Amino acid sequence: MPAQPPTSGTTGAPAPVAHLRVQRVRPAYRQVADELRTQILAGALPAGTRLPNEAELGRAFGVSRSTAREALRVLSSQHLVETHRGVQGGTFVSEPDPARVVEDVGSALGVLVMTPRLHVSDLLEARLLLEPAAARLAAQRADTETVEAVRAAAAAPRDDRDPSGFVGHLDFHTTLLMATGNLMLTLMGQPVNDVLRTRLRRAGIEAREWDKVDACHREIAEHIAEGRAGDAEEAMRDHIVELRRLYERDGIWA
Amino acid sequence: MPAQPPTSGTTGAPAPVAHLRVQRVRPAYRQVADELRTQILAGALPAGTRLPNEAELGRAFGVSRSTAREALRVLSSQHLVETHRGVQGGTFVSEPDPARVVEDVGSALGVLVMTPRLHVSDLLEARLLLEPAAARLAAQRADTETVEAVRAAAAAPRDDRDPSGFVGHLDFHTTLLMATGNLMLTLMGQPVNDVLRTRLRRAGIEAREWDKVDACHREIAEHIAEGRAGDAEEAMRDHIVELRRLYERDGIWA
DNA sequence: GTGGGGAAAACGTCAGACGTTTAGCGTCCC
DNA sequence: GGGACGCTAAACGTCTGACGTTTTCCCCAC
Repeated sequence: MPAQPPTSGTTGAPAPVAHLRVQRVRPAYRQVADELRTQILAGALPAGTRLPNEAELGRAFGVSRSTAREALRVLSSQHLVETHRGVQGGTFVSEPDPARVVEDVGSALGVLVMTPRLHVSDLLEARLLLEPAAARLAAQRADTETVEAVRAAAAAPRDDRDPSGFVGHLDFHTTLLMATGNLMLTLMGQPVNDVLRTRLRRAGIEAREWDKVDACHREIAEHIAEGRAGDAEEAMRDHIVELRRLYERDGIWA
Repeated sequence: MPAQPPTSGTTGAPAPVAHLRVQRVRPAYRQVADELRTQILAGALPAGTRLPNEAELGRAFGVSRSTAREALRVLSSQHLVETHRGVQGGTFVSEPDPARVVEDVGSALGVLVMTPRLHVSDLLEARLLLEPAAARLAAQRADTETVEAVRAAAAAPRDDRDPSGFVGHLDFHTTLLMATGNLMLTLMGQPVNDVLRTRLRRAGIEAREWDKVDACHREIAEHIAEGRAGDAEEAMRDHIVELRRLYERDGIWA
């Protein structure tokens, strides 16, 4: 624990000093990154904007190209910019991408789940809160196209092999979250599902149980298709509770 | 497109080739970052581990120090590692930090809110879904210490000035989310609140309205203190609906 | 004992060079 | 005249080596 401030040989009270967050001096690459991020978030650099090349960018900030590059690495790892090579390449401000956000949140959650602070049961509780409500909303708002997507997701064959095809399939729960028309719900729910799925990898669940799951999905899909919001919500709640039982029995969560 | 397999002297159709997502070649700094991330997430490098210094790390991966550094910048901007200077400095695997995650999610949301895909009304709907349930859970689980924290947050003077003090105060809604004992709920709800707060910056809301808000907070706090889960939930729902009205009237959301 | 002054280990930054990728354009051969 | 081939230039990607800066630790003088 080297971060301890020197409480050395003081005689009397060690002087409270409150919060001596000295802020040191932020490294140059961080300052450059922060400045650029601020400009991007403020809208001064709209999506698609091409930044100056690395050498010029460095000159503009009074730093070397390497430093400018490190700043760009930071921004690009946060998906604020992306770089392309070749003539006509360069660094461009990214279009905001919900899928990317879901990914990031999911991986951040993945880290937290390893700690005692965030238990898998917390995720299940959150899911139990979120998805029934999502089912209700989906039932209330379903347009025909969305209904069809949900039905398709519920009917999709359970092929865990062949992970490449099935671009549009995703998962029933994902599809349902999206069917609410509220992106925020997807953003909150999807990472939870992702984490749970990776945790459940190869738990010994038998085909008979999967059939039951599929049946639930189809039932919920029908409720939604018919606009029976209350039934959809309740069915989803039961489904999640059932899933939770499965997780708690077979889930290998350390 | 040099990755094209030599479809050379084929006479007929140009060969569909399906999905030739050649993935190009990921840059070295990305490969290094991905490899390290994988090891960290797999638990092979537990929090607190000190990585080799940049030069050695580069040697270990067969890349130069600059490349290794760029990889570390990526990881550190994702809060997977942090670097310190000086002897005994170096790069260390970070302890997972929920507050950091909340920050990240919040800023990611901030970006998305600028798009038409994610509207502020979506945030409000999500909040209306989340916080009443949180109030219910808090009422069900409240231990005396938590109750006290919630009460304190509700009673806290509304000092928008003096942003430095009040380290423990935060916000009533934040405190309540934490009072559920389910970190996941905080993780989902807090970024929403953050985004809403920044959007509402300096909306012309009068003192009388703030008094009303505070009254609601105190009422909810009391419901929770007394363990009246249903009342807490309902009061919170009313409160959020009321807040939504305020936002919709005064909120300056583009 | 205590305080101060190196010394050493790491990161931070710089400068310059060369490789690699990519798009665009011109040329050459049907 | 048209299309394939190959060259070229702009940017990023990577390497090398050097020097500055920060921070800790330890020894030595007082």
